[in-house]
Amino acid sequence: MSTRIGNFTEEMDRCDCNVLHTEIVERVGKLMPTNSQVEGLEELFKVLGNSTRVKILSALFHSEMCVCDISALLNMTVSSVSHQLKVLRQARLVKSRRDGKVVFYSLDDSHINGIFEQALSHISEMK
Amino acid sequence: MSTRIGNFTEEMDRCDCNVLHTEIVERVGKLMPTNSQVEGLEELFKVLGNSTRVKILSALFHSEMCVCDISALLNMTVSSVSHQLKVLRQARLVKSRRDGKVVFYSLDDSHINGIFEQALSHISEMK
DNA sequence: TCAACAATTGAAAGGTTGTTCAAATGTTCA
DNA sequence: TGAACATTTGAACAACCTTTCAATTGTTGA
Repeated sequence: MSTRIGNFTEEMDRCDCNVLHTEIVERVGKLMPTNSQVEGLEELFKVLGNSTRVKILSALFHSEMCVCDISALLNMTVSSVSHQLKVLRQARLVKSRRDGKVVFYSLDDSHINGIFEQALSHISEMK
Repeated sequence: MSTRIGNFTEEMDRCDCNVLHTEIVERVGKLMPTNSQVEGLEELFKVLGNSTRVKILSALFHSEMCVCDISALLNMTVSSVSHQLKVLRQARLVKSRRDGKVVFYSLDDSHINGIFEQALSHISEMK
């Protein structure tokens, strides 16, 4: 649906070079994920791209834990862990339940385990 | 192998609360990924956590492309795309070959596709 | 009701990241 | 060899992220 100007579609107008392979660009352009999918992937991977959050998720693979447990395990302050748990909660990767004064966290997603497994395969192949 | 001080192991010493569930913390502690694994996961997900790089990888799923093609497709400057390709190359997610003046990029990893699929499953379930 | 404590929150500081701009590199072809 | 052009690179700036610190909230039990 894009208007053409010579060999260029309007989506190519900020490119500061000659388009070398117009047919490839047009074909691939039709196969690209939607903006919403790209944003979703970016957001999810941003959340996973932090060692504190990786460790928290790795811990919760094995057991529900309270904030205090997690901070003891990771040797970090409760405040810092709580900030990161908020990020994980907002990304719907973990969920919480309160029991008295204590808040327990657990995994809220079945895909993260698989994602971690494939990521670890990639990493071990790079060695 | 950690020394005990009351209910606390030396790894728990920066925690600013009472450890509520020592047995859970100790059990999960033994199951945690190594530091090297955690760093690898963090680094990989950091690289994936950027919409420009997500789009570049999504494009390369379908075809080898030169820098100029990619910048046209994404409507970004060649310089910006080149900087991001360098990040992807250093993470061994893409590889390049030169043909005359033109440098072609392609995927250098078989796991990214699977990781994207599972990530998209997570995203679509959240809606 | 009030003290104790688990957890959350907001603001600030320091570090990291992504893009832009200008300059440099590498290759071709006349 | 030198002009043209695809790509890479370095520096700089703004935006964003993570931790710390101090204050606050929510809950229990005395």
